Amino acid sequence: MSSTRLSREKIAAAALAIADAEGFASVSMRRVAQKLRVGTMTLYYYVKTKAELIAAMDDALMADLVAPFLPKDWRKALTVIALRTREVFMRHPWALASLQSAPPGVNAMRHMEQCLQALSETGMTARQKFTLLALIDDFVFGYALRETAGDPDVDIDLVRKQLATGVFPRLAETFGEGRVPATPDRFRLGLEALFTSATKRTIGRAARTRAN
Amino acid sequence: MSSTRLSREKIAAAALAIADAEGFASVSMRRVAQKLRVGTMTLYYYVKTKAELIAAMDDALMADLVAPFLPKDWRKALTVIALRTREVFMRHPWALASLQSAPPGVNAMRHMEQCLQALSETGMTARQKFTLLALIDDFVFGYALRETAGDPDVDIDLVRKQLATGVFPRLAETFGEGRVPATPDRFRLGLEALFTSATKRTIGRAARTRAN
DNA sequence: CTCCGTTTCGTACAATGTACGACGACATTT
DNA sequence: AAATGTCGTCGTACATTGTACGAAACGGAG
Repeated sequence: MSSTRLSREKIAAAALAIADAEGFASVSMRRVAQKLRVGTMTLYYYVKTKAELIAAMDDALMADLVAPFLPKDWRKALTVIALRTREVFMRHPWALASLQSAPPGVNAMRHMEQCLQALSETGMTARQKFTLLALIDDFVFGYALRETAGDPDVDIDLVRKQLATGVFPRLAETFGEGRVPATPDRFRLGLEALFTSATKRTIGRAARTRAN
Repeated sequence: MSSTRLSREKIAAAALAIADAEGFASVSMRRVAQKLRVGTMTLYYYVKTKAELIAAMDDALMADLVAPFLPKDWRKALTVIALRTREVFMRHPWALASLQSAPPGVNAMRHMEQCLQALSETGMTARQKFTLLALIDDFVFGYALRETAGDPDVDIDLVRKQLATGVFPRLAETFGEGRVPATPDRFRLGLEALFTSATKRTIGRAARTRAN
């Protein structure tokens, strides 16, 4: 695995392996260097700072966002990509947080390119395409973020205590009695909502153009 | 500011003040303790771990999500809340990342309660309400996350280099020539899309119910 | 051999979270 | 009054982290 020379990519891969195997928190410079059988400070020849390493990890992950094949229907195509995206980021929740300090890399660009490709046959404006894609990524990332948030350790006692105070009548009504109102696959619903609204905008514009 | 006894809330407030004034990175136990004129380890009497402090900060922030007054129209009401949410999280981007390790607190519950209140006059099922609210928060949080991501320091040279390789024809087409395809207020568009799709679902169900 | 760029890495340091246990203040019991 | 206990405070110590600095090893060109 570490035969030829070092490189930023190989370092990122090693770090990624550690994150998967031992958790993101155990990704330290020393640990990565150890895994690569290299002095700690050697890493700093390829990477200016740890933040840069993490950015590289993020971008490495994003390689998995691009799908090998795309359905012709743009809705189906974007759905495929969105499902992949969700999958990737729910398996690596730390990548969401890291995004904030990681500028877009090559694989993020590949992702965008593929999304644009999926929309190439539609009659959308460049701006319309970017709007739709931004909306979808907003939704997908947000979904992954919230879905991987504090769920493991909700303070059930705290919640019960608060519900008992009567300050949350509507919450208590639907939570206290019966089942948790979990929604089956709101993910698809969200995507569909964005699709149809974008479609409406597109044909709206087309009609206006035709009218001139 | 620190007259009476200490409390988890007062500690969270102090930490929040530091985060606002000096950046989230400078929120250390020692720094917070110093601001409160207290020994560092004193904090640990009120807070089991730093993660818990951050969770408290997150929840303190969420107090600002609840609006003082709500329009009667549920669409307008949810829009008001969503705008507040966006505002809060774009002013405190670290809170998004912290969400992942912060279980929902009292103010998160207040937020949910208010959202449910906004939907109380609609004919929606409990499940429909929760679906819509989850979708909206997904979108809003995702929007804030991506909007506060790596933008400050895009490696413009890296991007140009890559675009020049010709591997990104569609990206190059819309980015290289002319203006950056920034979309004006996709935020509203996203909200509207989710609103109308939820409306359609609601009246769909109502019709089906009536038919029986 | 000398020289110089590239690549490797050992040492050292400052900062962090927090485990541990001591210390005082105050209330309650004897 | 004395003893006991709970509550709150905090100093010290330690392991772990990112990384600045500069020294070595290496390899090709002259």
